[in-house]
Amino acid sequence: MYARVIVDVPSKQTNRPFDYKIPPTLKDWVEVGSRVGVRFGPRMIQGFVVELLEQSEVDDRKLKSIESVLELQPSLTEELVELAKWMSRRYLCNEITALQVMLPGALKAKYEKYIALAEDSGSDSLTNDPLHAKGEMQNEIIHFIKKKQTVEMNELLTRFPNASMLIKKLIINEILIETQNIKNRVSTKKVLMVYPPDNITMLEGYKQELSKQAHKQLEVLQFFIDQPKPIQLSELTKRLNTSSSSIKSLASKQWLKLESTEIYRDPYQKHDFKQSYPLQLTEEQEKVFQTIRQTIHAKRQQLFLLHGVTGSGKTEIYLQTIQQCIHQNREAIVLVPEISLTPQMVERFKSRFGDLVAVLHSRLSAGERFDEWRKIQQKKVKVAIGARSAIFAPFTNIGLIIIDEEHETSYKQQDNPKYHAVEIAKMRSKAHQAAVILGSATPSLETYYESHQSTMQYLPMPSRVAGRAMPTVQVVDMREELKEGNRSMFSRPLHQAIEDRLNKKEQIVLLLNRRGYSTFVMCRSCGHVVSCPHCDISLTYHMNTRHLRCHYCGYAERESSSCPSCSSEHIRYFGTGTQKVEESLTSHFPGIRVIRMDVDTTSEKGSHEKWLNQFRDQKADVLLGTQMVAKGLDFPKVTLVGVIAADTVLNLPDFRAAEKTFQLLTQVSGRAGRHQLPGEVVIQTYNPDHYSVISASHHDYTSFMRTELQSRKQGIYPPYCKLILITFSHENMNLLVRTGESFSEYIKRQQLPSIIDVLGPVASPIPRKKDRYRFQCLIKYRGGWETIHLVHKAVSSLENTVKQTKLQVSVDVDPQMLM
DNA sequence: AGCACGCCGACT
DNA sequence: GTCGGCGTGCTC
Repeated sequence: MYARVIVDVPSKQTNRPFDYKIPPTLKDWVEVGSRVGVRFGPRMIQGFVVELLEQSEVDDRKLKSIESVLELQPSLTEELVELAKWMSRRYLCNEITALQVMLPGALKAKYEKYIALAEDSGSDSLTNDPLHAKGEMQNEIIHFIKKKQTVEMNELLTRFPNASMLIKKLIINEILIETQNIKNRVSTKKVLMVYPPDNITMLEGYKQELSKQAHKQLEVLQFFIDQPKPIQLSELTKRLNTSSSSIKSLASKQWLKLESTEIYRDPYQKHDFKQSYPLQLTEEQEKVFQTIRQTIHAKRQQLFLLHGVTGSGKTEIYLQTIQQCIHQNREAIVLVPEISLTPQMVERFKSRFGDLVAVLHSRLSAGERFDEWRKIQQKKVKVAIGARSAIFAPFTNIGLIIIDEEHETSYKQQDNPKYHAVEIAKMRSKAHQAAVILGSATPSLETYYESHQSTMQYLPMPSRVAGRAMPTVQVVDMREELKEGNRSMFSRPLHQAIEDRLNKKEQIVLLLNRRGYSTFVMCRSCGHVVSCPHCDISLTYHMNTRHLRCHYCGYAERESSSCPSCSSEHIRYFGTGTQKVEESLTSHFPGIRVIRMDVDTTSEKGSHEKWLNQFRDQKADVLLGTQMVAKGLDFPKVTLVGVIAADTVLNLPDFRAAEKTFQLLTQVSGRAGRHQLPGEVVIQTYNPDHYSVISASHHDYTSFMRTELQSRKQGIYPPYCKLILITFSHENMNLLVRTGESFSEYIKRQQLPSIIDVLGPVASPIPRKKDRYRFQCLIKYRGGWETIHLVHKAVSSLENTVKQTKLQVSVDVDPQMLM
């Protein structure tokens, strides 16, 4: 038997299967989806079995054997292996990259090289010439290794930085031996468990046999008489306040069993989830629920767009449809944007389905995530809830895939493979005959369009549960405010509203889409703007650290009191960041308690949760933050939502700017008045007449869509065409432009009927990042594989340039952002 | 991606 | 003459 293996070498030349023999001893273990260790050239690396063969086309003498199988159970299913192959063609990435993204990071192999002394090399091979520098070095190295038995190659090289050639030679001369192994980053966790005897009644007898002084042992036996269940050793000693020695002595008498057992690291171990039960559905919900229920029961592949306004009870629909799925003994995947994967959200699922839920998100440690993933793989759970990559949960019998906040850009992965979770969901639902629910209060234009053009079923839920009113929205023209002499960042209506809530002891959410203190620093004498030396972007001032920071590459420099260009002292900070708003709040409203949430305050593990809990417990009056406060939060006391500047998104150089603005405004407005108290929203803007702002203020999705669709049709943008964005980057601008031109020419020359337009090359919206200039081409086409294949060919034709000049080419199929 | 092989310039 | 630079090509 033979196996085709995709090896862990992400490059163009190795992006194909390699055949290996399956040794008889491994025959029963090697399956499609197995992770295996193989020799590849001189190295030992890992790979994935993608096919089993009776006969290989490669000459048998050239074939090596699989060395080892890394897991008892294949890491991937056949379905996922097929999907990876499809992804590599669709998103133009290496197949190995697609395979890797399906697994938790813990299973990414870490390769370690170890150096040891050859057994027969003894000290006689040492040079006896102490004056000879090389001999001296060699002696030192050999002594060093001798002391440690084996040394990691990296450690050796750090210890002897100039000796790499020498070490190489010693290996060739067989004085040193080099071994390489594939190591998992994380292993399964094992703990000692204490088991009562199979026959519990024996315990009473043992009690009599115990010597009178053995109080602790007696207690332990009594413990198991009371509750004859296995328990962790550490837990037992803690509960009975005893040492492990008493338990060990009981174990040595064979009265109790002590065994090492694999356990799951459970990040939610300490939480107690109260069991919750299905809520009574409203008439509107019931109708939607029944439609989806029927599909699940019919085991039919079907897409749904669940368009429910904020507060219409989408989550309850999710929970009850999942319940249907579980009844059928099928599995469900729930995707939630990373930032709304809050403890609140997790709790709703855990309290309904208890231990049947695995949660996957980036805040877990590698070990925790691995264990959650393993629960899925080993069929211990029925529901996987997580961010984007949870779409690859290795279930084998999926009945339902739910994608909440379907319009979120975070469902598109920014680096390779640049997949979109919604598209993957469609592929998987086809393979499993599963239902897909795309849920949103503000569906993306593409999805909305699709629901009217294709077999996707449109399920509207236009009213809030319990008849709660939508919040009232007031749009404030900031130009008018300025005219009337209000130079503060709070308009009079917002100022008044904040004051009002403070008096009433109600809570406020403020949204500002920009972190830091100010957006740019400019000299008023010469107009010099302080910008990043590595990227073409102005630096942002961060008050707390008194630094200017680049939000693209992380570069930071100290603040300065004079202009670096003309030395004038008239240097000023412009624009508004979250830090500045916080400062301004405290000075306008003395005694106000503010929680600021942005990347700067939530980078620490668990801090996100901490801040939200504090806000929920009303330890603060205001929650001020970037996008992350717009999503999914649900606090009963919040009655005012303020948007400091609606224009920040609107002014982005992207054809989706209006859509994103509408979505953000609608989402954040939904945070107000979700419970008994009525909500109010104040939107401050310099573009009060823009249709995205007006439609959002009227909660009028349909009219926004109509206008926006019209404008997309006119400019020919999605959904009226498909896009591929190709970005080139290099330190040398000349080379960049030349390559871009020739690429664009290559595409145009083919005159494919499916290509509508080839734009560019032009400088990217971020023209330089980390010292590399960036140019991009945008291809508008009618869909289908033809254009993707052509782009693939065109990129391949640049391969030589790429290799010789380190030019970087990135291809983004269906880009979500043109940056 | 690594790593070996192989072909040229600066040194013992 | 040889050491060591990095261009070229291969990995089942």
